[in-house]
Amino acid sequence: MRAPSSTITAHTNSTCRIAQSGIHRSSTSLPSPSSTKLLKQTHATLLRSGEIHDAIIAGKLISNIANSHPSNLPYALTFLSHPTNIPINAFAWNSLIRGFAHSPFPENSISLYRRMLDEGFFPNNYTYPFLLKASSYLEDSRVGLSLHATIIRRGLDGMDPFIQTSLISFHAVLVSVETARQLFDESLVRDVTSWNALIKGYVACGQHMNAIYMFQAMQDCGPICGDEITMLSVVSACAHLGALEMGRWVHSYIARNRLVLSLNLGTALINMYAKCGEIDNAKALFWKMQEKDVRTWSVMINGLAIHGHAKEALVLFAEMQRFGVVPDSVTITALLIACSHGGMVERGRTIFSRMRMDYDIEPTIEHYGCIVGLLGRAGRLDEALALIRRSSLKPDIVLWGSLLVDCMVHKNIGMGEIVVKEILKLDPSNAGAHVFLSNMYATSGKWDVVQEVRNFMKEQMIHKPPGSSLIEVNGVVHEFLSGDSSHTQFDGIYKMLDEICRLVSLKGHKPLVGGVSFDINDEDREVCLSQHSEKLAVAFGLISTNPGSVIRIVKNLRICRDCHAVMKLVSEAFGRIIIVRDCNRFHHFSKGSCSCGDYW
DNA sequence: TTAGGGTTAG
Repeated sequence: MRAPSSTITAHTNSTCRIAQSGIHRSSTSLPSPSSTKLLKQTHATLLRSGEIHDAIIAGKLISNIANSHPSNLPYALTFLSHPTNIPINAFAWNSLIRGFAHSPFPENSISLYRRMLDEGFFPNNYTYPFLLKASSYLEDSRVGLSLHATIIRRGLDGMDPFIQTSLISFHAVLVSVETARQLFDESLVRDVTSWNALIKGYVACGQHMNAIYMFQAMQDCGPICGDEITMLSVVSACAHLGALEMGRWVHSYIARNRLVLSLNLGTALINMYAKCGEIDNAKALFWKMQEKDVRTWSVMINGLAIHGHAKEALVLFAEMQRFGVVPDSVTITALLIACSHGGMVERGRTIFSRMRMDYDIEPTIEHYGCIVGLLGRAGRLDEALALIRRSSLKPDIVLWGSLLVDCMVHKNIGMGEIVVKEILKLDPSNAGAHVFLSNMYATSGKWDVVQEVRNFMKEQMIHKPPGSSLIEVNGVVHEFLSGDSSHTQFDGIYKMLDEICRLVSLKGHKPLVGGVSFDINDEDREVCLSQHSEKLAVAFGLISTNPGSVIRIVKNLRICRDCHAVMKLVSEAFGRIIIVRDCNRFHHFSKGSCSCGDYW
């Protein structure tokens, strides 16, 4: 029987199928045999038959070995130093470079490329995409930039769509998305893959709005329809922005264009609905999915966790295990987040302390972050600090920063000082640490030291990152910064803000100035507080959406106590549901209360 | 005979 392909397979009777079946070298290929034993049998057969001296057949064998499994790469490399006269051509070199690019040792792709040049072979248009991918995996922009220079020198830039897309992808992720955009604009062929590389680049560097603009531009530019990969990036951008209307539109685009709702895309959509505050939609889609992998379950558990549905998250985790799905590091993170927001301190501690034993998962800095957050939020700061000290992992700035916030919330000045020292060791110009110091000295009346800290910050140009809130109205995402007056509807927003202040004051609300930055007097503090970005966003939401509709806001920092109290009162006074996603979790404000139960 | 684009987490 004639085999449908010329992929090299071995038979136990030591007869090579290629030879036996008279298959031509140019036939199309079957999936590669992954079994090392089979590959070795084929190798032996080809040696016996002498066909190994055919460069094309030898190349196929090397390619199959190099791309079967990373553990076979040393075996594939032996062909470069084989004592018998096995011919090696550019195809074989490319196959080896490709194999290493996708392995845990991408640096070997680069050394192979150098060796290829040293041995007098010419890289071709297949070689560079593999090398650029290796340099992306290596996260070493110098390697990729040097390759880019070579590509230009050899006149290959702009000539080959594969090289061009590889360059766009490399620049977008490792150098600058602006350069990637320039390369994209200059490219002669723009297909769905090059659009995808750029859109993904915008997502990777956090420019989610630009990712969506590029997707819209892709629609406007012609007949190219987004595919599953496009949608993964676009849906992820919507999730980051909390842009529900756009996310819904993208979901319908997927259906309209009959794109398969794959496991990955379904998972991305569940995440999008959860991150946009639509946890019920996320759940509905989750249970509708025929196939679910560990990511699907993790995304759903995390969604429940950030909405404060801690018990449901733990129940779902148990369900996941009943389905035989093995949890990974991200699943455990989601569980710890659930415990943290649900105030389930002991449960969280138990999961954390047993994760190695129960699930064979080594705690990472992310897990420590969760557990420190869990303890810190519950006011158990000493335990949190002791845990960090006991850890064999080096605490990073995020971990210390999280503890510092809890020191401020729980007014533990002594520990705050310790934490600040640790932060300044890692980042001498950390804004949060300096602000803490200044506030701390101000509280104890040491104004001369306060002035020193302020001067230092001015000299060093250290600024706190501004609070920012996003709100989507009629499919357009509007961003507000604290004290922002740049919006076109500035007058209306500030009038509504005054009205909010008047109404909440009638309800007996007193501005909670504790969390406000220094450098301003008390009256200004109140003004500053009233212009926090989420308040501007809610004022804009109130004047630009229909009465009774839900207002959704995404904030980049943790919501402050004053804004939290005001949101509760606004939800009651204006009869609105207000959903705020801060950097940690969701707050659903309705009829004067919040879903977090004032624990966040 | 090989090739470019991929969703989740403190």
